Amino acid sequence: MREYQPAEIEPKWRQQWEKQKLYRAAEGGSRPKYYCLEMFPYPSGRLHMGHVRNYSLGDVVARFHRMRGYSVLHPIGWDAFGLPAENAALKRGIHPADWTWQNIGYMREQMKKLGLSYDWDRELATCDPEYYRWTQAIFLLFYERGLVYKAASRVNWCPGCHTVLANEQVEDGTCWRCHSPVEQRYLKQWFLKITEYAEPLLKDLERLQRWPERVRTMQANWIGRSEGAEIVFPIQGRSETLTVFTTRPDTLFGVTYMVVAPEHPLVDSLVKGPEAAAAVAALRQAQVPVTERERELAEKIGTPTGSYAINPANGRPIPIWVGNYVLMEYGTGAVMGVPAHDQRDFEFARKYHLPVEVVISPDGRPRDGEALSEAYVEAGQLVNSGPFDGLDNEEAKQKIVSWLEERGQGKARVQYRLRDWLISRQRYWGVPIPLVYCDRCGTIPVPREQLPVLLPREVDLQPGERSPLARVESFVHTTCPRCGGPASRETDTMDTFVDSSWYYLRYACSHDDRQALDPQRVNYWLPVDQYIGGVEHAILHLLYSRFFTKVLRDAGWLQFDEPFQSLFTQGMVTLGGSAMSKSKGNIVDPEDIIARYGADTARTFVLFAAPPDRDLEWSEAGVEGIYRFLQRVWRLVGEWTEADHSAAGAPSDRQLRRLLHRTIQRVTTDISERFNMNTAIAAIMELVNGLYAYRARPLVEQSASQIDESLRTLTVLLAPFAPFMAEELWQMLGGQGSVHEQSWPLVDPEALQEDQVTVVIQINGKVRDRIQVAAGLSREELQQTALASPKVQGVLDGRSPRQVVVVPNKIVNLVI
RNA sequence: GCCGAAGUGGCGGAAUUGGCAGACGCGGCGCACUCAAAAUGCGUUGGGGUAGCCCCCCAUGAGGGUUCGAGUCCCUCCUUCGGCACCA
Repeated sequence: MREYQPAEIEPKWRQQWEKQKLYRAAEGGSRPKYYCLEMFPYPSGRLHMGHVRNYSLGDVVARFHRMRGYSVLHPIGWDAFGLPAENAALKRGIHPADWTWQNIGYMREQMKKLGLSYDWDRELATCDPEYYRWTQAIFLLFYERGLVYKAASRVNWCPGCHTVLANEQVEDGTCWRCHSPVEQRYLKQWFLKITEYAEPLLKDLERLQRWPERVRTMQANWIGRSEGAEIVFPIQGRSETLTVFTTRPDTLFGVTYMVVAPEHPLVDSLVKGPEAAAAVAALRQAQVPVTERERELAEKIGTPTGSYAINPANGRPIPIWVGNYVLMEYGTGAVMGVPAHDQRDFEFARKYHLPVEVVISPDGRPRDGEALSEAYVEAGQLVNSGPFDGLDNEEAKQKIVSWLEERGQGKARVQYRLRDWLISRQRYWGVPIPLVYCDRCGTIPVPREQLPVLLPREVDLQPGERSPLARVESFVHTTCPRCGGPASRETDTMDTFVDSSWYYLRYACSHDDRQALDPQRVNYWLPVDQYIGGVEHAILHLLYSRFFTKVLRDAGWLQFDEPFQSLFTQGMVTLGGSAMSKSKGNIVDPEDIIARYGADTARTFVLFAAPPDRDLEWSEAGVEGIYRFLQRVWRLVGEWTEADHSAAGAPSDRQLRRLLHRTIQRVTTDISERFNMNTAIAAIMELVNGLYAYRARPLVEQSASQIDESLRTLTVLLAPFAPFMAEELWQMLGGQGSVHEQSWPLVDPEALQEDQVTVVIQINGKVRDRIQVAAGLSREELQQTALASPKVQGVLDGRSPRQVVVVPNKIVNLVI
């Protein structure tokens, strides 16, 4: 018999499938569509085990659905812009474009080796002008719809990457990519108004029932909706007012001071006298922290401005302070201080000897604020609150807000934690922002017919004061699209998360050169039925993509507003307990595994070793185990097809048939309902074990036709996991066409029927006996049989049970 | 601190609706094949008692509860991981 030689059969079938375009996705036809997508990779150089796991999972889903009769779209592409290309350029003197395209070439080859069933005709790369041209067009659409603006604000600056970062890209005060401590700078940058979609982005999470709870919670936390009120405080002796946002309007009568952020525009005019001015200057100097992390750890300090505001509720003057803990970016940059009912305010008040006034009490009786040891933040009744005394505090929130509204001193407001998305990057290898600055006409968008604004190839990538593109004269100098006069281009490029916010749409029409999206094809394939990727994108990519989809829907480009129906987040691949990484030196290269065991083993192992949502610890012994299993399948089929089995004329065996159909059932539900590829493979292993046991019988007791049928079904079940071997075995078994074009086997319910069942007999919940009985015995019959058991008789010792619980076909529990 | 997930043999993990805990694989042990080994096939493998194939006890992070019956449901606690964390 031929040996199992993956190195021979894998390249052979790969070529065959490519030639036949076996995995091309076709629109129309009678088959229902199914869009299976894995997050596209950054072309870093080579695939790592995380990729292998992600793409093997997706490939099983795609192949399974094809066999179940769906027309499947399963595309791949490259998230090809980004900083590593520039770093490689600096380090090795290779152009970012060349480096990127070389990597793509290598990784594409690796994917093909893995036997991933992509429709390669739809491949795309975000750094391709044919792609980013449309990224620019979508940017212009956002611009026209008023969703793009430039603003000066305090931004996150990564000194390692020499660029600004979006809020979402700061992790624990460090850069998400290089983990340098993020600094705060004050710069003018381009933003996308994602906050305008905060409400639908939050609300529609409810509809994403097939997303992991965890991811929905993370997004909801990130958006951070809070209901409250804006309250206007007059400033004593001046015409300006100070507006605060609060979630506790019910505590308005307990406000004893105000605090504004150090950067608040009114601070300078509020400061009274040289002493206060010096104190405020000192506070700003000492306490505007450089990094985000320092800012979080900083002690709460403040200093009075010398000015007073008027509490609109009771007309009392209250001091206005400047405090380092008030954020200019959230709410209005000013807060009201209610020390009796907010722990932070309480600590601040105690530190600076500010009065504490109780306005909410659990029993409705007034208390002495000075006697409190901590803030009272629970519910209660209002006290010392004029006309609102005695009200329940939740009710008082509404009443006080309406009261303020009537008097023009405030209004109800919803505040979000979510900030607008900063998309400017001071880097070269990204999509140029298609805007020009004209002295006469101002900021002008590049007309669509002039797109793409191409990245110049010749560029100096050395980090410097100005970004690389700003130093390319021929790029910067241009003419104004409106007046034709001299103008200069925007030299920032876009955050690469912009590129990846719409790529899943483009797959529907990857090479359409007339439009970004062909409405007919996009609305046919989308939304994505199953999206698979790492949980590290729970906020960033998935939130941005949802935002883009909603905007494009509002613009009439799409007929749906959520891009991903079902999301699956896979676990990490670890070695020695931690994620594989170059810096830790704990890498297993998929290339080595394929070379040694073949792609089928690599795929099947990563799917078998752990449930897909959990972390997977790499195990060389486990890989060997899978390799042995595949060889075991190979021998089973090989020995059968080569042996003379004309004597195997026994009738079909009911037990083997039941095993076969139970396996079909388990594999089917494990893939489609539970996503548990590990148990699907375990079920196939059990079938193989059963077939070996059957084959150990004398030949005359075997049924040739049943073995033949079983082996064919086994091969089909194995096809999504080990596509190369399955194809080879299918051919050995004399199957017609490709195994990957076969229909998924159906379960015969009749075959599943058991005629004998094991019923467990328990006494007081402990197993005392097991009996074999005919399936479907009635409760009474079961009870009689159980009582007749000699072991039961022994334990009962003449007593009769107080109670008998019977679950037909399963259990009899006697209670004594 | 707040929110969420997880904790099962020597190891990775099964147990789908509350009904035989440990499927499947790894590792270990044994047998067959072999001159021998490897490979392969078959058997065995939670702990303890007793002793060798029959029986008993214990066992799903800890403790309590609900139930005829709990890995699964409820409460308290411990540990690990993830998210959020001056958000007014």
